[in-house]
Amino acid sequence: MLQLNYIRDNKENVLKRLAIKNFKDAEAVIDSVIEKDNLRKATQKQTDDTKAEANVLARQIGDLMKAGNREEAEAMKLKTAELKNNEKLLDEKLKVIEQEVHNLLVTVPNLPHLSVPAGNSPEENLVMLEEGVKPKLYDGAKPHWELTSKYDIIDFELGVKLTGAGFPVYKGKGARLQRALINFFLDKATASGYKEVQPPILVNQDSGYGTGQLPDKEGQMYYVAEDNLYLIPTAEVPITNIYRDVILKESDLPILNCGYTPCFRREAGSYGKDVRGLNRLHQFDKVEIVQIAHPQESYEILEQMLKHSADLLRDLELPFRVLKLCGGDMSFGSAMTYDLEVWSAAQQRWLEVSSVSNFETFQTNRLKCRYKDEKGKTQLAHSLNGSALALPRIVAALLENNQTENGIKIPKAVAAYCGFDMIN
RNA sequence: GGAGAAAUGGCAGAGCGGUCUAAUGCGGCAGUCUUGAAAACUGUUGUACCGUAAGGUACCGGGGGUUCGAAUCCCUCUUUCUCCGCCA
Repeated sequence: MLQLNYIRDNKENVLKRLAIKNFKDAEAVIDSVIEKDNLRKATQKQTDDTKAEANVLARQIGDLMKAGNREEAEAMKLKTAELKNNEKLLDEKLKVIEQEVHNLLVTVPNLPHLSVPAGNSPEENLVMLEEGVKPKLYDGAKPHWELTSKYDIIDFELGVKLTGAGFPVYKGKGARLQRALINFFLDKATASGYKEVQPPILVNQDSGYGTGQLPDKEGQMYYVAEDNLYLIPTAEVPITNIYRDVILKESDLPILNCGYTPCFRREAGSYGKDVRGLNRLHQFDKVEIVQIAHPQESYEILEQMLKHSADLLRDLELPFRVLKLCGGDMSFGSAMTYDLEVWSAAQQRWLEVSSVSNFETFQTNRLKCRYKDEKGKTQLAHSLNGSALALPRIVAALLENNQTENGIKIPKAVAAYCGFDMIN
């Protein structure tokens, strides 16, 4: 959620940046936000004045009662009736207007950084870097969904029996590989200075709102109606919400957290080749890195986080590329996003395995995550997060790229964690 | 799941219908003293909104109610503690 005062003071700039994101009717929406807020201010003034008047009268009545002047006090009580009624009406009116302002404000996406390319579709993303050698596979090389059943390491059909499509069962070396990757990713994050946390994987409504999954992406989360809880779509939600309603010391920044969680996404929709096998799941594992940063440092930190995730791919010896997303392809709340994609040799396509974003104050404004600056003023911090990394597509690429006629080779960095260097 | 008790500022803790603009202590910050520090003393110390300012409004777990007036009374939800039951 954008800061209202910022919109008021920087309207031109806001419109310019919203244009990068292809936000429709930007000017009309911004104008109506400001207009509504003007109404809010006027109404609040009226409400406050009415309350102030009533407070004065109440105090006078109190004094009269104490002085034993009952009759005069009773006479004065009559005068307050109308005020009270007004107060109630104004309170209700104010509440409605505040809600309206809020409802408008949450429809406005974050402002992209000025360096973000304009554009609408994935084709307009900028390729910042491409690294590694795309492997040449032998004749008869298979896509990962065939390899997994050939070596009996991931069972999609069994998952369908237990739960449904998109909930695979990892078996034997497949299960061991998951555990190894999680440990590897967590150890690397810890080595980079991130403090590991193990958060709940169900969150309440407040947390959903805090990071912006609610209200707009409600349908993408699994929901437990009985207890009004949501299964997390990413560890970003519980980890970032740790800092909801928190005022930090400036010297605490930046805060680095990492955590492994399963992630749950409903993402009803497309079927077919693009979502086969591990390409898109309802439940998957991911290690997430999150930082709460000083506004002056957040873009430097974004680069560091990108490098952290890229280094993981280097360790895994996977060919990858880095995209800087164009305005139209970025998520609602992001000011700048880098995507990391690995090359899937059998599918002959790039698979997104990480998304690293700076949200600036868009999340922290809703979270009320602030710090005190050297003057003692409270300021909104910046929040950033990134996948480091999401497992399924990494596994897909590892299986496909490293397949040989004798089995699948496991890269050295992971073999140390697996206890084996070959799946056969 | 059952019975009882409780929820107040960074922390501890008083207040139980009318200067609560919330006592007091600890902690934090600034100053005095000191070569420096400690101790002692003095001052200061929540958040948000409205207002150029003076000032005003709201917030004592959340929501609602009673009253001219609520931290204080009532209802409700949540959480915590004690006891019982169940349990990895």
